[in-house]
Amino acid sequence: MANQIKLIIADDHILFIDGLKLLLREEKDMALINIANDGKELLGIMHHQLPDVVLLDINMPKINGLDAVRFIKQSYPAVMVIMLSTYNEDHLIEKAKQYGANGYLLKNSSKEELLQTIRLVAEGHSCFPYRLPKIENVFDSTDNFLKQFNLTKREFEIIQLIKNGYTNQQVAEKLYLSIYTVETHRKNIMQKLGLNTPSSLMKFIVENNI
Amino acid sequence: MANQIKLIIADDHILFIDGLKLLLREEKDMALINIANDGKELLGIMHHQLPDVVLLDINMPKINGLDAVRFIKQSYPAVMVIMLSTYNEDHLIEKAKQYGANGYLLKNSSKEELLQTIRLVAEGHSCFPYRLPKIENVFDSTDNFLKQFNLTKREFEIIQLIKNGYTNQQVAEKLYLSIYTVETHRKNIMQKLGLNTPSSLMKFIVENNI
DNA sequence: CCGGCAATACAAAGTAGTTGGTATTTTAAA
DNA sequence: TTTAAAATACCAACTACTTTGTATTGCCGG
Repeated sequence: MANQIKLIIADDHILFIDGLKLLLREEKDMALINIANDGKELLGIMHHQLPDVVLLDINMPKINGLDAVRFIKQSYPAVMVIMLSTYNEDHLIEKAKQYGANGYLLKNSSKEELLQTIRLVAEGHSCFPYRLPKIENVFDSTDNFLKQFNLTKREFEIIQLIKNGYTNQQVAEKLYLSIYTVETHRKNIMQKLGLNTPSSLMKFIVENNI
Repeated sequence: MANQIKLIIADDHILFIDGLKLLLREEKDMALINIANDGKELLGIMHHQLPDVVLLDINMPKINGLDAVRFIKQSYPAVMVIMLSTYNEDHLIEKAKQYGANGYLLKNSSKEELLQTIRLVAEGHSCFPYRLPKIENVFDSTDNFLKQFNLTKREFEIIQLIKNGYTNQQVAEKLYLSIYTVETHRKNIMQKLGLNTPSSLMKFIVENNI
């Protein structure tokens, strides 16, 4: 077929790819032309073989999905990119958009959603999970998280800064607080999360995609 | 067919399940009899429908895979359970074994490995990722990582312990080293990775799935 | 209108890790 | 076999964070 949608998948889960392969084989308007197991491999392939659409796992070894999409969009702006992710999180979706992705698909979407997203994006549309107007819902997506651990907004705010590598002193300056206040907040955070070292806090933050 | 292997899959990634569905449809000796999107759902299903083998994602909402396998093995010891996981980590594999799982399969295994594991386990065998006597091959899978940052084996070993929350003192005890030595190693690690705080190291470790 | 939570602030003693050195021994590669 | 890298060890000054306290203010819901 002349106008098949040429696809490349980049994902480090071979089983997942095996599944997608079969799934796509049934679609006559799509052709899976190559497969990469990490970001580096993907860029290598794209060096000599360009698809219409890339399905790009966010979480990959070597070069992660976000870095990859940024590079791809710089080098091959015509190639459409759909991010695949386990996480339905604003900041990831935002980053994906910012780096030029054309779509964002949760791994627990259905086959139909996947196919529709591919077709839409191949036609030049964007396709992202729908999110309410933004400003006041910064905490919406994390509401569960907050409730789960009884963290307050302020505490959560401070966690964000810690995640970005701010020291207590820097957090204090950023938020116009005394460093003592930050220490108190941090103390309460650690207690609520049942943690005991700065590193374990960071581990918790990263592992839970806070 | 009389002696088909009856399967239930529990995984919160619908896409992944969709793939597995197709993949299993081609195997005449297997029958996928039901699907669950989380551990709770799985237990609900098993209340009235027992499979021969359960494919059980470790990482699921509501009731996670490890808790689920423990419960299943208590209530239905005859049902064989294969854990599915992204992570090739000793402690997870150990826990899976401990809770009674009959197999452990990485999500980046191939279709063939999956099918073989299912068949082996259905026949009553166990099937876990093969690990050499431990000490000398811990580094095989991470060779690339080591090279990328010029980390030595010892440094990498120490990173592993740091990841598990060991303090310098504890690392020293575990490896029969002076704490000074550990500090030196750590110093070198930080330098090689271009990091400057314990937290940033932990972030790096977790984000890169070290 | 009051009781509790959130947010703020302070302080001293203690622990963990960093920094910037130096230095010896073991091991692997050329 | 010699040479470089790796692994080991030490030290002192320093920074960051924790711990265990106390305490004040403002706000919101019952």
